[in-house]
Amino acid sequence: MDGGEHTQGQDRSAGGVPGGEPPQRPRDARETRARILRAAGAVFAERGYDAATVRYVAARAGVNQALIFRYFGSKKALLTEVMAQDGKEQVSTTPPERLFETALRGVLAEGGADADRLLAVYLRSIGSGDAAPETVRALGEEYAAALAALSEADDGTLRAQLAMAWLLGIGLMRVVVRQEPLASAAPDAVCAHVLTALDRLLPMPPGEETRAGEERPGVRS
Amino acid sequence: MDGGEHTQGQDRSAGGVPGGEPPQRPRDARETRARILRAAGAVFAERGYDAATVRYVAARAGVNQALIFRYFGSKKALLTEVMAQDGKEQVSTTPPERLFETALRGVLAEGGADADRLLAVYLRSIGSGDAAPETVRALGEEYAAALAALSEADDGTLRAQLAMAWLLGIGLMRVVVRQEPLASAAPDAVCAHVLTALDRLLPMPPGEETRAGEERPGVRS
DNA sequence: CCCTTGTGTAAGCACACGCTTACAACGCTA
DNA sequence: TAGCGTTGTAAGCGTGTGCTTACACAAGGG
Repeated sequence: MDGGEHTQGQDRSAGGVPGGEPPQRPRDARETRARILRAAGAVFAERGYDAATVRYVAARAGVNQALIFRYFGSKKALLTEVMAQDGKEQVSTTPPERLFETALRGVLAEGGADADRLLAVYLRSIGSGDAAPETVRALGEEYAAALAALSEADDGTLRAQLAMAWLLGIGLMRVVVRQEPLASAAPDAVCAHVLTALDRLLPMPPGEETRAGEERPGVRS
Repeated sequence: MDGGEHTQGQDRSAGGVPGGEPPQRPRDARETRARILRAAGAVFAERGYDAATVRYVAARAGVNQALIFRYFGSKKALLTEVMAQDGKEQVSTTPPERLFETALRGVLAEGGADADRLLAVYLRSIGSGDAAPETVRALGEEYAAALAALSEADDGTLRAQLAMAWLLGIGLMRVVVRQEPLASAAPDAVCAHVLTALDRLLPMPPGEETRAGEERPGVRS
């Protein structure tokens, strides 16, 4: 986009592509599809929708670029499929009263090739004026709805979305803006502050939530 | 970006470009520069750094594209200049204890061709992996530093950045994700919730801050 | 053996992007 | 009026992008 330097990057076994899995079983359509999906998930999470190029996803998957269009039709459809794949899993598995903290910890844990990958896709794709918001908004609604159910207030959804917004902002600050000291602050410290402030917004049934300053060892991924 | 439909858009008096000011005084370098700067500010605020094209800024300013490069050198430099122009003004003019609420209200007020334009640039440019974060981070640091001065806690900067993060997230949710009901919630309602939650994070000298539910009529821009 | 069908590949199309270049029009001073 | 620097313009360069096309193999059945 800048008309500058760029490594060309051939499709298969290209130079400079990290994590390109070697093509094992030849001519296995299901495996190929799955590999593309895996690679796409990782790349979308790392770069966001706009900056993730189809060519790079293909290279990362060790697959020809055209296959992506054969199997998924378009880049946008790929995104949709990625989000549908591991989508909603965390939301529906973790109990609502732990949802927020779990998501917060997911955002705070870095590296994150894990379950928080979905959230990373969300974070990084938000700026994309093109397709991402539309496709990606559903996830946000899922989270907010689950969170809203916790509060008896009639503006529960608003409160939940405000909490989500904070999550979002913190993730953005850490992951893409990398502003210090937030970027390298200890997850527990951040978590404590946020939870303290938030239990005025999302009052939880007493005893259910984690106390603010309390340590929760080994929750990361 | 999508390889699809697009209106061509000639440089001068092009069709379909909103707000293109007519070229009045011919051959006035200062005016031309100023017009480019104005247009660039608006376009960056509306679309973010990546999505804002030099061609569009030129059309919007009613100016030939090449002039942008003559006067500013590069798109990135244009961004820098835009942020330097009306930059830091709000931060340095408004007193620290009102900074957060003012910024919040700026984010909550929509349309925003006003002073909150700077913040809009920040919001929309964050996803850009290219130049924006680097150039744009300075603004965030400015805000955070001013906010941090309010708190006596040793992690005042962390707290301030968390507050900033919330601002960011709320703006993103409203402006780009447009998630309901947050997107069309009343500024006062949002403000009340946020301020209530936040005075656990950023304890202000008593009497200085605005009480949470209190109405503050006519603060918008 | 060919022919079909499913899978993978190389090359390219159309176009938008940031940026550059060659040149025309203006306004000033000599 | 000629010369000259300043301001504006049209055209295009190189590259990256999403997506398409024409083709090469492998397998399996007639």
